[in-house]
Amino acid sequence: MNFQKEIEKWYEIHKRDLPWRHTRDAYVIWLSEIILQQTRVEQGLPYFKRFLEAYPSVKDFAAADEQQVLKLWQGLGYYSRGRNMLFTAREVEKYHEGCFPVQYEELIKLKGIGEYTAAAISSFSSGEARAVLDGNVFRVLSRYFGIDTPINSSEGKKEFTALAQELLKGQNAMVYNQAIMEFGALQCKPKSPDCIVCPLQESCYALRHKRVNDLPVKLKKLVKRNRYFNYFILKQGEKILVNKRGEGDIWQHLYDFPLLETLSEHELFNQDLDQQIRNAYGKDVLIRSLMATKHVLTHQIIYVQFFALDNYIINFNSGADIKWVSRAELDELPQPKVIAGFINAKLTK
DNA sequence: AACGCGGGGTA
DNA sequence: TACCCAGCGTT
Repeated sequence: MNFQKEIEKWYEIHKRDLPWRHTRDAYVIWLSEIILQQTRVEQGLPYFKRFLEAYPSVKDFAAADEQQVLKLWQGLGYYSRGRNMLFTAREVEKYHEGCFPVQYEELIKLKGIGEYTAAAISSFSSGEARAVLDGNVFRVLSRYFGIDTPINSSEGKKEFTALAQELLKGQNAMVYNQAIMEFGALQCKPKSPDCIVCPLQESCYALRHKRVNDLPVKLKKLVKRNRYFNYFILKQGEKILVNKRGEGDIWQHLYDFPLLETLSEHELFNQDLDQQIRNAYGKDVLIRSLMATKHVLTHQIIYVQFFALDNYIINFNSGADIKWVSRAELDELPQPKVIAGFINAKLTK
């Protein structure tokens, strides 16, 4: 039996029962695929269900507003996915009469849909013969065929794309694409895969050459940047001051609080910063520490401190990005995880 | 081609 | 701690 048939056979036995595997509706598949970008199935599943319930059709999605979409997306990360989905839903309403495209060449034009997602949606909804190439497929092919070209180089991308497309020939794209990804996720796992029970153990290059832990090859490590966020909680009666985050940084269009970013953790106790606070909020402002925490992202580590400011004078222009909201309104705003955590822990309902 | 973008699971 | 996850958009 060849590679593809072994994979499909394994899949029929071990596949998980996932809701998006029971439909060929391109809209529903699109929803699942965007949510699952860089996201584990177990993490994305509850979000998929909530989104499908909130927006049963692309028409419903197109009618949503950004704040509502981001609130539903809260906690899932990579928030541009949610914003791009809204944009694309509206495009589909406008230019495809609400009928979600199923062809690769149409899908690839849409915002938030790249080569992987276009291949996934087209093959799962219409059976188009486009090979999916995601982290799972890279790993399986790299190990089984012993390819050590870095998967994140342009050469590697070309090489693996060609191989994946070649392997798809003569297969049922709808089944085979699902199968090889599921095989990568459950059997050919990144760490300590169970090669002892793998149906491909005899023909797998990496296993025969003891290279399972070396493949796939990936170029360079990510350098994490340290950042220090000092948030200020300002209250006026029932109202609290919030800030809508702008372009060019993390958490675009989500809400946090007035922020002073510093270059080191203890800078807050430096005179300069103390002076900055007093300049911004008034000379006699009282600063009370409320909470300190470390928030780890893929590309940065953020040391976050929250302070209550008492006796402050509002001394800054309240631009469109800053506003006073009630506690009930606050709960409706989309927030980064660390902000939601603080509100939950330290602000009374 | 390189970089920025979240949050969580695993060993 | 280090790596990875049904990647994509921007520069």
